[in-house]
Amino acid sequence: MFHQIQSRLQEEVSGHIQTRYGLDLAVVLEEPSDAKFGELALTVAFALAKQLKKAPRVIAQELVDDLGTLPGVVAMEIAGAGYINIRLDRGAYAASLIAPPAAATAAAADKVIVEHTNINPNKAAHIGHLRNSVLGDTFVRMLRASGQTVEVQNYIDNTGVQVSDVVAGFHHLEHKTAADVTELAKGDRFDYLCWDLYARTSQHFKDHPEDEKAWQHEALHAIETGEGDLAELGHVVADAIVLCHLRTMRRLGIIYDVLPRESEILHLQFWATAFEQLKERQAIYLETEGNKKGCWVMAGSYYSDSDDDSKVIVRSNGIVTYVGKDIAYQMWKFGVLGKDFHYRKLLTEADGHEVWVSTAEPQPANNAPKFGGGATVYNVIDTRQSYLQDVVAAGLRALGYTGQAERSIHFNYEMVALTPRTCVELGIELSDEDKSKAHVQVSGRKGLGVKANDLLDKLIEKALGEVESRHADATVEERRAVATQIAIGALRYFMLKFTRNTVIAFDLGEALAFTGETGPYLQYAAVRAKKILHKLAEQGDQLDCAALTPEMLARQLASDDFWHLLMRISKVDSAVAKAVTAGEPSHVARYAFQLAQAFSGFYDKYSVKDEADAERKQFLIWMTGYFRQQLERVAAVLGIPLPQYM
RNA sequence: GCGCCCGUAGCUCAGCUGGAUAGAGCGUCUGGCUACGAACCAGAAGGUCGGAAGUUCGAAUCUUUCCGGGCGCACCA
Repeated sequence: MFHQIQSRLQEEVSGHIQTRYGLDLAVVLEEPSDAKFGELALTVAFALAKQLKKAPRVIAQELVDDLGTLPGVVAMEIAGAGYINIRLDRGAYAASLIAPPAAATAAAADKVIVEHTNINPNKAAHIGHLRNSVLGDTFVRMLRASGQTVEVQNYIDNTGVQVSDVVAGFHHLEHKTAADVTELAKGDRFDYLCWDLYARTSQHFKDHPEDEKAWQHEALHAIETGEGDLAELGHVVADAIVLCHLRTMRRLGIIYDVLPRESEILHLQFWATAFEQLKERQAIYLETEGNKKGCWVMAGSYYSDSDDDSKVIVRSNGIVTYVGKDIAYQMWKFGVLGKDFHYRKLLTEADGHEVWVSTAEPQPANNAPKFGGGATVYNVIDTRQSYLQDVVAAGLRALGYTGQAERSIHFNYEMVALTPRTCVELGIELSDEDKSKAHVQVSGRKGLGVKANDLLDKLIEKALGEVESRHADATVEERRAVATQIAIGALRYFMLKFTRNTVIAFDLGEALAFTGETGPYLQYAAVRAKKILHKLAEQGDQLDCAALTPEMLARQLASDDFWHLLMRISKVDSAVAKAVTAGEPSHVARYAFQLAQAFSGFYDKYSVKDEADAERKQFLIWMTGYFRQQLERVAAVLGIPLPQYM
């Protein structure tokens, strides 16, 4: 509602300036730093002053006089050097919240594709992966809450070196066959087993460098041709680990629509098709001299300022690089490749949501949805891969798909590192150099890191202790369910509270916190609001909707305290919209915390149940219900579940 | 060497396209539970926004430069 008023006023003022002064200015209606200045403020007088060569205050006065009375606005005041502060009609505003005009928000026709998670299927997920998935999933929720149609993709690199290293490890170090590993994969901690094996294999390569190339070549070749026991081993490992990852993410409420796999990109010759287009449009050329002789390369001018750099797309041995495959995949996402995968239903989530996976062979009619063909594509990938993402976008541009290149958005974020203190707590040995650093990088090769499942288990265990101390009477299952919700809330909020370009120095103590700016703080506020409503219902106090007249609301909202609270509560849509524009999920998290803070203050200051004044009591009941409703909405956008009690 | 990011309170971080006295959380110190359950609330202390110069009505925010940190710059993914 606030959002609508803001944009409506923005248009009116902007239109007025257009007709009155003939100037096309970007009018900004900002929210004043201090609530005493009103609800909205205009600073255009400053910008106009420059162009019209008049004092800002004089222009502000002109604007106020000309604009006259605007609907929903009770006052426009000139303040400071030339600010125009706008005060809204409190009663009318509140009334509009109760009966919002039916805004027909037709779902957007254009599809937005968000690709996230993308974990190499060779070991357990760690906290770095968690940041990717939580950011991606929350952004998806934000887009959907804003009425966008979104498709969630989780790309599976099931044919890469990372998988082949684990295959080599099983084969050479463990002497296991595909059949043996199939048995092992039935265990519920197969991803942990592979985590250790991957670290051991990496260590073996360090100690015996001569084995590295040979083993990798052998395994990669087998996987690529799809023949023999090693190829089978690769399938078993990747498929089983993908299911482990899906299970891990499901614990956090993260699910996907489709899993496009690299094996299908290879077998369906996506690359060959893309290669033809790239050659035909001369986006790449065959290098005839220098150290890249025999390679198909893309000129550096496509993706950077310098011309002397070029990027190898096809190696001199004829094998395409990762970037090449990614260009083909990106083309498919936009529907400009001219090819599609076949699909098979992988599984159905508890809520009935179907998850599909790509296949090379045509499937019998299975009603697979139409995937790909997005209008905008967000790739959630950490910032270290910016260079490669630039090359992918450059590939589209070189092919003439300039619009698609512009709508290829690298949703980048900084890495998650560990504080030295946390490494010590986890028993990870550090070099003297690492000990002096602010943070230490997670390394899958070294087996260094915090596994996602371990962290969540630790959080549940800790939450369980808190729940048990407060609700000894509840059943074990119930306490566990509540503790799990608290743990999820804590974890998701922790991953979201930082802006994307902040390196998270992961500290176990901070991540385990349930007080202060945390998910549980938000959950607690929502639980308390619900509790009030329960108590009222018990003693027969109901909200009388007929009592909530604009006049009654205006009387109650004459209190600045109530009015400021109401402003805060009513800005969920505004906060989400702004966060989508900024591409910053942390903004939603911050708003949610502020909303919870507002409620905690309200809770402490006013006693709804014992309010003596009948009208005020009705008003407080309404405020409490509205608080709860908005807390629920914003928690859902953040993917934070709300427990029954805490 | 080139490119990108960061440097704000003791610690961890916000600060929207430059806007009105720079904000949170944690930690520290004072208070507040015969309760709509304190996983909470009220209050206090704590900052030359890395340094310098510039742009302008106005700079934590933009420009330049220096200092200090991180990450990229493969015929790996």
